[in-house]
Parts: sequence; structure tokens; C-alpha cells
Amino acid sequence: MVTIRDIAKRLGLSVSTVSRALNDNKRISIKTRRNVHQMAEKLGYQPNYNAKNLTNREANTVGVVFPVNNRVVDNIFYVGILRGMNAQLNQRNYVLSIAIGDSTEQVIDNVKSMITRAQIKHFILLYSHQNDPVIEMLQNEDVDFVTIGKPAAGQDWLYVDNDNVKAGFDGANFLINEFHAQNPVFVQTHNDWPFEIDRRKGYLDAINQAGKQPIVFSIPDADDAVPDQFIKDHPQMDGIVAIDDYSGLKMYHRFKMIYPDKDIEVLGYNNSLPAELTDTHFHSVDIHPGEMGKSAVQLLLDKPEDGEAANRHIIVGHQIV
Amino acid sequence: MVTIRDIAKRLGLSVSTVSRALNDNKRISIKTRRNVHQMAEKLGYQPNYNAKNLTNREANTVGVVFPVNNRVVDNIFYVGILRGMNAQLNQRNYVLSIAIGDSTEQVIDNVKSMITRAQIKHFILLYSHQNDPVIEMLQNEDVDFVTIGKPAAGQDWLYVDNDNVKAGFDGANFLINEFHAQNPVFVQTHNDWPFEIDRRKGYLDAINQAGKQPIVFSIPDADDAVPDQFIKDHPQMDGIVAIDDYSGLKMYHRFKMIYPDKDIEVLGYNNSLPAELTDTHFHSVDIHPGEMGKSAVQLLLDKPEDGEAANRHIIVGHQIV
DNA sequence: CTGAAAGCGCTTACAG
DNA sequence: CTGAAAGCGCTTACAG
Repeated sequence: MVTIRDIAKRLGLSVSTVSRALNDNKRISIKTRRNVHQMAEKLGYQPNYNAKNLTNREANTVGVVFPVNNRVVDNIFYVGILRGMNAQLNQRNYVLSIAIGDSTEQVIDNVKSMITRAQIKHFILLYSHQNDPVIEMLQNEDVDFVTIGKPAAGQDWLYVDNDNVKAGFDGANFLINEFHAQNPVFVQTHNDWPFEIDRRKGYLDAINQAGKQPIVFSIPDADDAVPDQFIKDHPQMDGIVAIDDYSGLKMYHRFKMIYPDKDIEVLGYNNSLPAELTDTHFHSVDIHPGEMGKSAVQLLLDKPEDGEAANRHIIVGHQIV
Repeated sequence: MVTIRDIAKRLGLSVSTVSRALNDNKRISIKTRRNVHQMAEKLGYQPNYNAKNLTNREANTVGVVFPVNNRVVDNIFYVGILRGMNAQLNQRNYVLSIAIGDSTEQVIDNVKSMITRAQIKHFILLYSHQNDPVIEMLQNEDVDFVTIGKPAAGQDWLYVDNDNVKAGFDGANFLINEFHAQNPVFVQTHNDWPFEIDRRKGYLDAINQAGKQPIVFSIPDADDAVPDQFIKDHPQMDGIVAIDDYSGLKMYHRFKMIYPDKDIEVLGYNNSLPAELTDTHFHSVDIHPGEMGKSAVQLLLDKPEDGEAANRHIIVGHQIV
């Protein structure tokens, strides 16, 4: 293994100078810095992260925390975020570690150990729940963190999110403008997550602007009878804005079972369905998970330029596909 | 931060003794070991992984490598595996790092950096492709690795997998025995992955044993006309064994479009569909991703007992749900 | 059974 | 602009 000592020997310099040169310390002459970098390259020098982290008292690692309970389908989204994050992290010579478990205790222990034993000072949470014990713990530690999803009202921390009001607005308008939907309905779950509230608000805005009558339906987890009844009760519906692709696809299939020859346009969120399951009447809003991961890293690690105020959040765009 | 030096001072011992005691070195008396552990507990001692790793010249980290190209839906499976792995890793005071990227170069760079800079010596790959550049690189390095999925014929390394022949056999028999299917068909993709070949073999075995006529259909990614034609050409079909839940659900919906009043039983693999999308005629083989993750860690990190031969692979059970 | 000392590969305050 | 020295928190060969 090549160390800074080897570089120093080859150039007749001290290890201190080599260390500073590699870190582009301005106290070292440009010329020496260039020589050091060239020699490092030539010898195939690779810094030892464990040594660096030990002296820096801080790991070059971002801890990524998964939620304890999530719908299996959200995993699709999480891996997209990981992909976006890691590209950024590697550029910055950072490493990605994950904390994931079946219980809150497990995850808390995992994160605590990351802080005290691995000296990790930077975290990204793939969720943003209210009264979450992991978030509460992180707030009391000397670490930085960013959540995917904005905090509930009254709370404040770094986060990345979509503009979900706009996403709801755009979704409804897409059906109205592109497909001349007369009566698009909004389908949500019973969970009332913050993003559901926002998207519904956007839907309602668009419907009002178009001078139409809003219709909102809360779909249960199972029990096909409920959506079937809803569909029969609303023969006028000709468009669906669904809180996610799964609810959208479910409604679509129920609708086609009841009216095999009637057309309906469906718009879901997350762009998470494989091609096998959809057709041309099905649309989705891509909320750009890769971009969210990338933004989360930037928010977490990039220092603001001189005089610039630090960002408190980044809003990532969405796109109907 | 509490260090072994603090423990040593409090007990009037040397750091060497404390270090050995904490590592349960038999050269230290039981009594001293107990005292040291008690004091460590009392002071809230937490080992500094960076220091440990620097001296050990090896990180307490397992690098988990994601495939470059995968179907989005496989992410569901990967996160299940991560969950299973991490529980085991935490128990062993190990940390989970991931390598994921959009291109082979990115992933290779990521893994190389894990080896040389982070000193990671243990890897788990979430795939097992033939002629994979990452695998080829790992084989030339002084590291251990386990793949999820068995290597192709002629190759040999540590792996975890299901018994896919049996999974195919059990799937076909489930439809035959539980639902008296007379003509279950097998639906596969055009990819001919090893697990597809194995499951098909199992299906064929079961069909032969039952004295029935096998029917195998390769479903294209898009183009509903192809499955529609197949369904019309095979009016006798009353059961489907599908290579994954998505292909199964797709076939199911096409079938119901053509024969709204005819019943058919479908069995897919992976148990990856949310409740919203299925009904009582849809079944799935859970291949236990959590268990696979757990087994991968055991295979990778647990030394065989004295005299015991080292395992070369672990086969994880499956279950129809 | 225990300890003093060297070393892992870095960074940085101090000195010149 | 550069260097000698101390230190980060561990482990382990050597000595007793």
C-alpha cells in the first residue's frame, strides 16, 4: 500500500508537506503541490480513509436511514434515491452507509452506533414522519441531517421535496387539457400524508379554476366492493388522478371490469409500474427520485458560497410521463 | 469520548490489558476481563471503529453491490435483502455500505475505492450475472464475496439462492392439487435467466408426473396482442405459473378481459404486489428475501466450527402465500 | 497474567 | 514555504 510517506521519500519532502499538498493547502507552493499530485498519481496513491477519519474525528460517510414501516412498493423509490445520492457522494469521496431494521429500537441503535462508533456526522432520512424518534434523537446530537419530504408544520430542518401542490394541479390539468376530461376524480388513501393533502389541494385548485365539480374518493386497502360502488355511483367520471400508481391501476381495472367498453384516462404518481402492467390510457408523474437523492447530498454537504445564505431545502421538479 | 485509556486509568491497568480484555483474549484473567467489561459498561465506552480498522488493516464493513441494470420492481426484493442482512451485521458489530451506480464504470470505481481506501474485505452482490466485470475484479482481489443467485455452470463461488427447480415444481403442483387445474401454463420472459430455466424445469417435472400436457409461453415486454392471441389459442388453460408476479398479473388481466366470467388461478413469484392489485385468485411464492440476506451474511462472516467444512452456499426455502 | 513500546496512516499546531 | 513532532484510538510482538 502506497502512503504519503512513500510520496514524501520519493520527492525528498516531509509527510506534513505532502499531506498539505494533497489537501491543496494554499501554504504549499503551486509547484510543490503539482509535483506531489503527479507523484501520487504515478505511484497509484490511495488515501486510507480509516486513518483520515481517525485524525479528522469524522467519517467521510453519509448514513442513510430507512423508515421502519413502509409499503413494499416504496422500495422502488428508495433505490432510485440511493442511486442519485451515491453518484454525488462518490464525486466527493464520500461513502454511503445504511441504517435499516424491523423495529424502531433496531434503527435507533444502528444510528447511535454510526454516530459514536463510526463517527458519522451526516445523515439522510428517506422519510419525514412527525414525532419520529430517530429524528428527535438526531436533533439532540451534533450531526447534520436532511429528510426526504418536508417536516410537518411547526417543525424546521433541512429537507428535499417535490412541490406537491403543483404536482396535484398539473396532474388534474393534464387530464383536463390533454384529454378533455370533464369529471376527473381524485383518489387518495386514508393516511392523509402531507403529500396527499398537498396534491389534493392542487387538484382542487385546478378543478375550481376549470369551473368543474371536485370529487374525492378515499380507497381502502382491500375490499373491491368499495371502489366498485363508487364507480357505479359516479357514471360521469372520465378521468382519475390517483395518489400513487397502485391506487390508479386498481381503479383503472375496477373501472374496466364494470365498463369494458368505456374509456378513461388515469394519472398516478411515482412512475413505478413496469411496462407489463399499463397501457396508453395510463400516465404517471415522475417525481425524480434520482434528483431528490442528488439534491439531498448537495444540501447536506455543500457549504454555501461566501455571503450566500445556506439553503434550508430544495424543491425537485416533476414530470408527467 | 471514552477510550480504552480512560478504562485503563480507572482500573490501574495498562491499555494493552484493557484492549485484550475487551477482545476477550484468553491470556487475560477472567476476573480482569470482567472488571474491564464492567467499567466499560459503566463509562459508556464505545469503540472507535476508525481506530480499530486502521490497526486491523480491515474495515468492519460489508460492501453491498447493486446490479447496474435491473427492473425497477426488483428494488422491492433488494430492500428486503438489505433488511435481512443488516440485522445480522449489527449483531456482529458490522456496518453495511452500498455500491450502486448507473454504469459499470461507476460501480467498479466505487468497489475499487471500497477495497483500497476503505479497506473493505467483504462483499455481497445482489445479483449473479455471467461475465460480470465486478465479479471478475473481486476474484482477483484479496477479498471474500457472496452472490445472491447461483453462478452459471462452470463457475464456482459462495452464493445464496432458492431451490428454483423445487419452487417451479411446488408452484405447478399447488395449482394442480389445491385448485384442480387441468391445464396450467408456464409463463416466462425472453431472458432465460438461470432461475427461469430452473423453475421451468420444476414445472415440467410436475406436469409430467401428473400426466398432463405442458404449455410454455414467453411473454413480451409490451404488446398486449401477443398474450391475447395466446390466451385465445389456448381456451383450455385454467391455471398460470408465472415467472414473476408482474407477468402473472398481466396475464390475469388479459385473461379476464377476454373471458370476464371464466375463473383462472394464477401463481407468481416474489410476493411483491401490494394488496390493492390482487384478489383471491392470485397467489405468490415468497422467496424470503430477508432470509437470503441473513444467510448471505452468515456465509460471508461466520467461520466454520473446528473440523467442519466451510459451506459453499446456502439454499433458502420458499413458501406459497 | 500484565505492561511498555512501536506502529497503523493520516492531520495540524508550533516553529522556523 | 517547509519540517519535526505530537496525537487520533486502537492492536500486538516482545519482554518479563
